[in-house]
Amino acid sequence: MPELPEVETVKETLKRQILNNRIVGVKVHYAKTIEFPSVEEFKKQIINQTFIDIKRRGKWLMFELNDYYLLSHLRMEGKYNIKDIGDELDKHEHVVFTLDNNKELRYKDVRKFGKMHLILKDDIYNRLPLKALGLEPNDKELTVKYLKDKYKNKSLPIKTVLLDQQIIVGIGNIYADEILFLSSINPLKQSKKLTKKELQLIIDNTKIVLEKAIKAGGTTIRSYTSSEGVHGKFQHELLVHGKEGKPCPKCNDTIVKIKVGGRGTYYCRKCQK
DNA sequence: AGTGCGACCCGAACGC
DNA sequence: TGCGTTCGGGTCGCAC
Repeated sequence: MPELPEVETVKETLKRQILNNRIVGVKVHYAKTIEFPSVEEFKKQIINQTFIDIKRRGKWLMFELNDYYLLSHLRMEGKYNIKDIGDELDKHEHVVFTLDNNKELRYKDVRKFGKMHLILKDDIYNRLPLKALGLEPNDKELTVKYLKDKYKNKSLPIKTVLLDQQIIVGIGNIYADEILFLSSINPLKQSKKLTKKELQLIIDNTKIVLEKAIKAGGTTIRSYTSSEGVHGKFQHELLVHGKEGKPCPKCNDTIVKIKVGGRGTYYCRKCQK
């Protein structure tokens, strides 16, 4: 699943492939991928824009163009591939950008959950979806005080709240389990009941887990690869996620799987009380 | 405001 | 073997 580390990998890969190329054509084969503006406006506005840079904010890819940012959220299975003009269209390729070098940048998404926005550069941080995002894991403002304040009215389980992109961005279901295991915190513990010590552990381990995952190129489970032929390696370093019935790496007790906020959650009952 | 849950999708995994 | 059913993943919108 593309979470922050996967998006980082895609960003770096695409930077080597499309920077300084101009968009000379665009085809939208699945209209709902384009969330804003209308498909017609989207096509009209993006034509003749050049890829100047690619950035990332949370799980959003930010393609910097001359006048706009093209925001792209891959959700679970979105990927980008470079193909030649004329290559047969894959059934799951929903948006195709034709470039001025006879190549095409194609957005492929089996689940069709991914979304794109095209927003004027001046507005980008004052508008949804970026406006609502919380702190990056490596932001200096991510402190115990910050989390204490954000969590004070939350009786939801910490596992659920770690997935809330309005507080910290980039944590998905896999990494939330890993962060809580390393912090020895029960995923069901109410967020507002966390001690300062526990909040500090969450902050430290969030940074550690995401950084390690970025270095490994993300996590490839199920069918996900960041782009054709690119596989992350972090799945080999997972300690609890997906390890139901396997021994805990710390205490050898059996890892269990439960549902928290509707999400599959793996943890060690002995280490995470 | 906080919380809970269905909807969005469809391939893979599962059950019979 | 084949076929029907369930699951999962991130986010949003809606009801309470």
